[in-house]
Amino acid sequence: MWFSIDFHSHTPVYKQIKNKIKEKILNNELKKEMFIPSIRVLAKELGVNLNTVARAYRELENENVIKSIRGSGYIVIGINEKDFINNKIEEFKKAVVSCKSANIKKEDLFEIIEDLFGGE
Amino acid sequence: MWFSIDFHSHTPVYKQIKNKIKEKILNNELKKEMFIPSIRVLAKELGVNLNTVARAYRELENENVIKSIRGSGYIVIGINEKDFINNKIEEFKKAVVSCKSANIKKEDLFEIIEDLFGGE
Amino acid sequence: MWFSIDFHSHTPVYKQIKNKIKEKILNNELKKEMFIPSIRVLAKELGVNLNTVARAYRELENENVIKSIRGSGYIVIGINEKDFINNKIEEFKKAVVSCKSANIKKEDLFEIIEDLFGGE
Amino acid sequence: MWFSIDFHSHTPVYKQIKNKIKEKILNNELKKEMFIPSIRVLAKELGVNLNTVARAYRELENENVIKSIRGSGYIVIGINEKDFINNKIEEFKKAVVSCKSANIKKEDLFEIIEDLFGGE
DNA sequence: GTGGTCTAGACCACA
DNA sequence: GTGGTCTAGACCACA
Repeated sequence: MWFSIDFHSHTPVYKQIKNKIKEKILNNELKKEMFIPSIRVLAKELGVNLNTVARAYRELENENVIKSIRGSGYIVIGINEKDFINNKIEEFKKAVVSCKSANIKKEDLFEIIEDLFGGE
Repeated sequence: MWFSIDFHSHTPVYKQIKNKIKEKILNNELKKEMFIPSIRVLAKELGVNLNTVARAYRELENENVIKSIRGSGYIVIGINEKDFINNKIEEFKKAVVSCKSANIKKEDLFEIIEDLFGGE
Repeated sequence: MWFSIDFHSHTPVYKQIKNKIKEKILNNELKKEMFIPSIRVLAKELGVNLNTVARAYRELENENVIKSIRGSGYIVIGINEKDFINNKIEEFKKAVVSCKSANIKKEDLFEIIEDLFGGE
Repeated sequence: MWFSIDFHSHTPVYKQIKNKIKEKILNNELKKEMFIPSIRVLAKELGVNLNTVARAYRELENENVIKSIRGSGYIVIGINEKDFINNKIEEFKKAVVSCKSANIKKEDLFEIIEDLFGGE
């Protein structure tokens, strides 16, 4: 399975799909010019409706991240790394602020990061 | 203003309300036995519907965080600090993992935390 | 304490009050011509608002169960035993039907009744 | 009609709905994995607002009795039979005590039960 | 004024 | 069509 959807998350499924694909591009799992899975294939794999994947792809196309090739599928164009990373950073900041207002100490957060980045 | 709602967030308004109140209890802004704003008052202050606040309060009551006093309002009971903090930690972990898969370096995350906890 | 109120019941408080008084009349705890507690006294005793007791008494007066004596209080007139008992029976039937649809056996119900009427 | 609501009861409609569904599960009218009527369908059938059914279903989900399947509906998980039956028994006891304090004889209660369980 | 429940109706995400 | 959330507004019981 390529990646999975958190159906209990408040983040809409189509946004989760967009996000995962952007991550894969950033990580070079998906390189420029590569084909991504067809709408039907991905929908089946994720257990999700066609329209949901279609919407994700449509928006990714509008953002110039992927491009549809008539009759063949979608290929990767590339992403605006800065924007994408800035979004992640913003989300991260929210999480930090939220922890701070719950009186969690920064040392604890440091430790968690070390753990998750572990072995590096 | 007691706190504010992010109407663009995917997190439902009633959940944001539940969260903010739990934070205030954790931070001792709201102490045991204290009255919290009435449903109507908070709804007006937040620019939110009465039912939305009512739902938040009802769920907080089911979780034994607050208690309704007939005809008077709601008073604070207390929160399960561990559960609440664990939830925050889980959210934080997700944000970290998400940053990691976007190739953000842990040093950058450390810096952000230092900034946000700044002056301490 | 004369009797008590179940504040978590869905039955309105004023109806609980009416009921309890009728029961006491039926059981001869309250006999004809006797004074019942004043509105203020009962309200205080039950931890309930004046208006609530007042409403109960007002309705009991309309049903000719009690009668207000100017400046003195309320005295018992009597109750229509049949109506009152029929109401109880109806409630009991509902409880039985409800148990039946939960697959509880009649023998269990018999046993519970024996227990509650115990020592007789 | 699947079941009906007593609009004159003091028991809130959403609680009546929760109860009826639990009963149906207990009686195997609703078996595990089966779909229950959609919120909209049940609301229409009962002549009740959508939100009322939604609340009942939401609470049943929190109690792990049913589970929502994205875009498809709700399926039955199961109920804690003991808790449910104990609740019924408690209600029954209240009804018995209430009859007792109205001087109704236990023999009368026995007869009523026999009648209602009749033909068995 | 305070909580509790309900309605009618709307809009979103998803199938 | 299905669930999820929210609004505006109403009425009840209670203080």
